[in-house]
Amino acid sequence: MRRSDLFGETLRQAPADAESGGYVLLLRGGFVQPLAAGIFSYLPLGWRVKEKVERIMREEMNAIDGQEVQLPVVHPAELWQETGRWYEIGPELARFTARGDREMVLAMTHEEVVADLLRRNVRSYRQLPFMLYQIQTKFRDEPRARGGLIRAREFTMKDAYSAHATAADLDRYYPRVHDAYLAIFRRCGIHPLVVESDVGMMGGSMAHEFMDLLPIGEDLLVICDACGYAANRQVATFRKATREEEPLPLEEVATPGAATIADLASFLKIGPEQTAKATFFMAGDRCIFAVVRGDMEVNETKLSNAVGVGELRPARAEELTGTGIVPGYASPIGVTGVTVVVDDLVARASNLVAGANREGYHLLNTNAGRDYQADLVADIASAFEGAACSSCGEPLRLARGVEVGNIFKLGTRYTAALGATFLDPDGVARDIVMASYGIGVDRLIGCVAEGSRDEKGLIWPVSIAPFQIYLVGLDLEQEDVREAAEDLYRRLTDARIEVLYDDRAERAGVKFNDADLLGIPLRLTISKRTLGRDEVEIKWRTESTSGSISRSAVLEAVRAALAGAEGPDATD
RNA sequence: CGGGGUGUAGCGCAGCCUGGUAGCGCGCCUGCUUUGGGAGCAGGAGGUCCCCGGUUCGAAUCCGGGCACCCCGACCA
Repeated sequence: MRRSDLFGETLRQAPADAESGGYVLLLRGGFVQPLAAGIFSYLPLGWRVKEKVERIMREEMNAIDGQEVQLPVVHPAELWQETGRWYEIGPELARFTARGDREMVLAMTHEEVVADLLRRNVRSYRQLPFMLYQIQTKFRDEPRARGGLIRAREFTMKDAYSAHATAADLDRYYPRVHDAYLAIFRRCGIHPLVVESDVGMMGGSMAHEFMDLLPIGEDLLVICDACGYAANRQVATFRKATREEEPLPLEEVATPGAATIADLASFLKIGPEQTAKATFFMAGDRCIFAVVRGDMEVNETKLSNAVGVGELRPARAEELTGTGIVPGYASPIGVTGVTVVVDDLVARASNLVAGANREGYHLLNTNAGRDYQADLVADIASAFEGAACSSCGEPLRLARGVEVGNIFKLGTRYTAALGATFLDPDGVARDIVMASYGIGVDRLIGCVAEGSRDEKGLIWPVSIAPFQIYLVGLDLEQEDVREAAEDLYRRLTDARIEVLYDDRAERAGVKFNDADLLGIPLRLTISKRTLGRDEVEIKWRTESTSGSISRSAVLEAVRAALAGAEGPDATD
């Protein structure tokens, strides 16, 4: 490709509305361009990167016996009504009315369509197992897109779905996908951490997320460096210790103005761990009263899983009228009409300070079980920096991560809903066991851009770079130099090496800076100076110095260099 | 959805407070000079000042409403 023909221009100044470093460089380099919030066009350079990522995905999915398919983007509403997600999922699911008042959805994921394929096509256990995958557009009407490709509304996902006769068979297959995913990420130059995760709207029994550890990540991860435990904070457990003491008598004390745990603790000169914190949520029109120890935070994911509701939101003050709750001075004592959920630690703890449900007063020595009854005792507290690992007791660490992939054991949630059954060897009809696996293609590219760059620009790994070589031609107005540059371009192209040949009438600095900005791994320079020595200058994007090779040996040297860099761990 | 911010040339911005012929830098086009890390000079093209309404002799500027985009939060496979 000649640079003079390439569509898309590089920008010296980034558009003002881009914030993250990797995204700025993708914009400046002309890889992608936003059309609307979270909706992007891929320009030729970006498309080449994406195409290479997808090729790697196809190779790895085919290697674990995946069969590529292409499923529709537009689905009839009925299918989503059958599984119930039409009703469960909010405005994130884009709906529209087609001709003849037919309600349709834009696919945000494809479990429904796959389960439908299964019910139409699978009859016997002899047809199982198998795995289907596709690389295709999804639309999720996110309330707020951000971070460029990291969180888009329209995006490309490689999604895969496996079908099994038994849960045990899925258990055998699941690790193969796990390993294939790690291979994909490694070949693309990132090394995500696998963490346990919440099943969220997908349902099912078990889920893992592949998290690229980047500061711009929106997920908080809980990591134990000692034993390797790693989980999304939404589900992370930790060891909770408490001293059990003899219960002391309840006592009301005046605590004027102490409406927060911090104020209360300093007023009473006690630690926050000697208090109980009350937080209120609404699940539909049901009020949930959550109690955790004062030094901890309620984990909404854990809480909603414990209560068994899909959606929770903080309660507003007016929704608490009539319950007896006095915000700032609340405890479950004397409260009515709410579901009281108590963290397992609070249930075991003794003599905590809690609200008196009276403005300006608290109660000393409250004890769950004696002074109030929990409707539910569960782990509903968020793990925090320094908390003790539930497996080994060592301190946990928090880190930020971007979810580049996930794998879910769905079980029979979708197949049962749609009646996708098969006959087992005994002639008994059973629901097909299903799992789904996803990787966000754009997000993966966004992560590579974010994590692999310097002050001059992007640094693509050879495996997914838009071109392997950036050929800088200088002094091209000089006939012999131009001929030599054209000749080198032709030889590289004939050798099927991907070259972006900068044949523009620009100054050297412009070309060098563009080569750096675009992040192409290997740079070759030919000029009257190098031609005089019958040489070509060669420089890696990652190196600060260049070398020289004789013109006749260029092809071989480039081939060898690229082959060396193509190895699976080339970017380590 | 709550809070904050921004919409003026392809990109970055000034002008708005105090209403009166729409500007600067980069980029783009032409010419000359220059030529190994984002050149210089000269000339030039390019604008529904986000949209609708109002006030006014006159609105980029003041007022009202809307929309879009960005940031923090809520939300999120």
